[in-house]
Amino acid sequence: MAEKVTITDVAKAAGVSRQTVSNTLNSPEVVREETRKHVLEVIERLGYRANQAAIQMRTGRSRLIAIGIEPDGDGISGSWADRFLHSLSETAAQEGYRILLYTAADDPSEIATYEDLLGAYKPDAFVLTGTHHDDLRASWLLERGLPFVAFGRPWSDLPDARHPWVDVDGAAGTEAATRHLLAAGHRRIGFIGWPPGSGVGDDRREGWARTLRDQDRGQELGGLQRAVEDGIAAGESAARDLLAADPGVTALVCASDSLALGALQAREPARPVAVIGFDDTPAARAVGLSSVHQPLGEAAAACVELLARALESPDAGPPSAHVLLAPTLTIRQSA
Amino acid sequence: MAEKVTITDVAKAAGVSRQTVSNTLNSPEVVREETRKHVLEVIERLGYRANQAAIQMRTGRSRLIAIGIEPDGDGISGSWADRFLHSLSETAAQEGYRILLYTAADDPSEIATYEDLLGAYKPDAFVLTGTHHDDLRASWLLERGLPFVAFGRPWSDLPDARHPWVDVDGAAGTEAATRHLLAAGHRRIGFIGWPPGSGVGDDRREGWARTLRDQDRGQELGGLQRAVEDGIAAGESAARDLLAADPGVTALVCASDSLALGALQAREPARPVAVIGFDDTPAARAVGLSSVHQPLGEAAAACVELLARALESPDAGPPSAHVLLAPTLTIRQSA
DNA sequence: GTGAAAGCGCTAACAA
DNA sequence: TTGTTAGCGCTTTCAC
Repeated sequence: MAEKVTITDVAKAAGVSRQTVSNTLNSPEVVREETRKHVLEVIERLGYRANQAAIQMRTGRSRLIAIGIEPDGDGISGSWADRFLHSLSETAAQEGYRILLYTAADDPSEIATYEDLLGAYKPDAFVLTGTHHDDLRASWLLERGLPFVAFGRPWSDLPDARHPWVDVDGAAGTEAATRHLLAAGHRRIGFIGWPPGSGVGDDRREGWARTLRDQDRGQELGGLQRAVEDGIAAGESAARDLLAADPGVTALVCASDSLALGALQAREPARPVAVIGFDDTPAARAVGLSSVHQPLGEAAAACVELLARALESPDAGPPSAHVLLAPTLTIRQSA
Repeated sequence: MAEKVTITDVAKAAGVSRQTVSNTLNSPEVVREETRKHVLEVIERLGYRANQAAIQMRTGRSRLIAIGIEPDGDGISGSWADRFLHSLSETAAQEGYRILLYTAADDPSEIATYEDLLGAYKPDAFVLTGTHHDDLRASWLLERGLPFVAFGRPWSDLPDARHPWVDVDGAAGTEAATRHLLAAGHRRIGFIGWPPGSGVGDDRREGWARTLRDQDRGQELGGLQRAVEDGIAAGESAARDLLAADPGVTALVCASDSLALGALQAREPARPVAVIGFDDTPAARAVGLSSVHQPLGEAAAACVELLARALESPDAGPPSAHVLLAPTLTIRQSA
């Protein structure tokens, strides 16, 4: 097993040439059924595994997918990497790929890492997370025609920013949250989100806004929302402010669980307020906070699938396929 | 950059043989200072990176460290992988290694993955997480003399279970928590943990127990503790039960944040009870739960260091070095 | 201190 | 359909 058995050993044991063994594995259709079966049997018996380094030298393909992992911010909204990585790794393995991990603090250092990786391990593709406006990484990869998929939409609409991506429909999530609250009888529903311009945040706000507009065309949304940096403390003061300014508000939709956790603390005993967060983090589960749940497992699987497809047929048209997944609403005590 | 530049290109550009380039990189002391500098300069200028696959073919070393990632349980106590992986990846990169990810549901399938990996990518070493009694993985690796480090002590005292490991001193953590509570004036301090036999859980209980014994030699600890499976609900009912059974209890130390979160909910307005959890998860931060904080970054760094040292000198004695890190106490509102 | 030759395990071309 | 040859980029002898 650990005592490396090479293709030559298999060939010898099976009484065929090395080539036939290779063909059995890589172009089965070219080998006679009988021979193929026999070779496969010997491979199994000997526990043969093709040496990836040798394959890479010959074919240039490493069957490695590289992904960067960032340090999470406050640790509350940031702990999605876990589930994503697990699923990514699992799906990749099914497709015959392995995941190579790297860290980078910002775009430039991530690009430097690409150069390193490309020179040494030559990953077949990259997975980008946390895409943002003017993403240097995407343009760098695009320029060089390197295969990659982004988890997150390309927020800049550069004409050449066409690449495969997978994302969760944030607007659909906040829309579902808002609809749920409307159905529960709430009429004035506030929104606590991030300052405009962040892509992800704007998207989440939009789902709330369009649902209210849809419900009551004349409704003035300005006073119903607050925009602050992410964080529990910020969420709390924003919620306090909003609730004080509009006594009619009975429910809040938030752009993150951090903000929602803060909103929860802003409530007064005399005035129950329903709160729904976003991300369905462990913290939300812990305190009974309703939250929009992102299908991270599916997202990761979609990333791998897109990549695998692109890698199988490198020539097949513009690789700009994308997948937009719908989040689900997890209802707990808070709403 | 992406246009592969090989050692031959460097040799040509520098006007030396490929050999000299290789030596400059791998045995600098054997190359004349002047030549070395010149070659290094050319390498820099050309952006040369040694092809890892070729190196691996020749030397058998992949500079890859493999680590398994498990799906987390309730997601509260389980989300430490994030921080650990980040640090692992970062430290590894500094030492010239990269992290290869894999998933496995249980010991046997993890072992099957080892065989796969060893056959194909040939990682230089493995990092084991979640070690437990009778760990099949450790014995399998040990048997074959494959380098690995465990994050977690070898809980079985098999005579040959000697391998490098890194762990966090759970007992020291609960001891610190208990001492903190004693210093705050608490006298009857309860403990909510897991059923005996889990290694990690026993260790955490011991820190609490020895501190109380130390404080008050005659104290009967039996009634002050409860053992349940991990989870918020279990923690809540255990705490309720314990508090009802002993009206003198004013503080609780818990073996996990999940249990502590439950204990928090078991409190009655009329009876304030201090609670301290374990793991310092995002959820703890979110609700203001004091908790024992594990230095995961350092732990990961220690793993890499141990591995790197073992890999540099494969012959240097029994590779049974270990590192036991002290956790810290993060105090918040709950205690 | 530097160069030449060999070969790691594999597969793409070609020949049989 | 199967076998033979060559060579991917690197390091490790061993001459020089």
